[in-house]
Amino acid sequence: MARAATTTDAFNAVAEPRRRAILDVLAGGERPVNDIVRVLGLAQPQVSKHLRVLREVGAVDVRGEGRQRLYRLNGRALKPIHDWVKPYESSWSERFERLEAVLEELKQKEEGDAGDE
Amino acid sequence: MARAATTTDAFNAVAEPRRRAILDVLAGGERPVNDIVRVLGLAQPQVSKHLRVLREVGAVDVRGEGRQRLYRLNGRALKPIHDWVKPYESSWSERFERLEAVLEELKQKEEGDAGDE
DNA sequence: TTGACATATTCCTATATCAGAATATAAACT
DNA sequence: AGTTTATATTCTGATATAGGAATATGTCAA
Repeated sequence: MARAATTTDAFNAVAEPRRRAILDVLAGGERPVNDIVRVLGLAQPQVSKHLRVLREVGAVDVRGEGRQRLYRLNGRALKPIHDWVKPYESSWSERFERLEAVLEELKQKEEGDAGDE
Repeated sequence: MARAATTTDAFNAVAEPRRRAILDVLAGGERPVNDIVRVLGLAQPQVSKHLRVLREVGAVDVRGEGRQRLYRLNGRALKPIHDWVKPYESSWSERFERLEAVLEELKQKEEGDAGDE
């Protein structure tokens, strides 16, 4: 089996840094494809392809306006990522790291106490 | 060019759902490989392979204890993911969605006002 | 040393990219 | 109709999986 398709879910879609960059641009508001091309300095076909992936996972919406296609962020598609990673936030907080240090200390003391082992 | 290696960064490493599951198990505390195998019902070699990827991106640490290898979560490696996705949180909050609705309304009224266009 | 247990690595194969180039589609303008 | 502008799709090639099976490595125990 190969790696899951990038269109499988938001996790796979945003694993590609350029797609994250595109979303970051769209966070500033609705934009036509060529704006993204200019801002990020990428080739137009690649941007279109990345946008397709983002559209397939629901992270962006499109609407036609004349000959332009206006892309708009749909942040809700990123919620599963946020929901998954949020609980880990505590693990790099200073308070948590102090707690870990204390637990480590306790454990070592305990091992020292127990005569056998 | 192919897709970036899973070991490129945390985003790629965590795109695979079983690797997320492994991290979720380790969030409960240090565990030997076979515990993970049992809890998740995966084949042992695959778990070892996933653990290697997680180790390469710094999401887990290992230490040997007898014939076991004890894996431990290193949440700090997930911080870039959290940092990236956090700003999008507002975009699916109720308050934000109400705001968007209001802006949409204003825009339509504006278009209605301008006689030419 | 032999055996049992725990974990890691290698080999294989099907598949899904990703960039780049070329081309296709579509709308607006003349 | 023909041209320009904007965007999407197709084709190609190199590469990186991910799982399964088989095997290797490492450690303790008798």
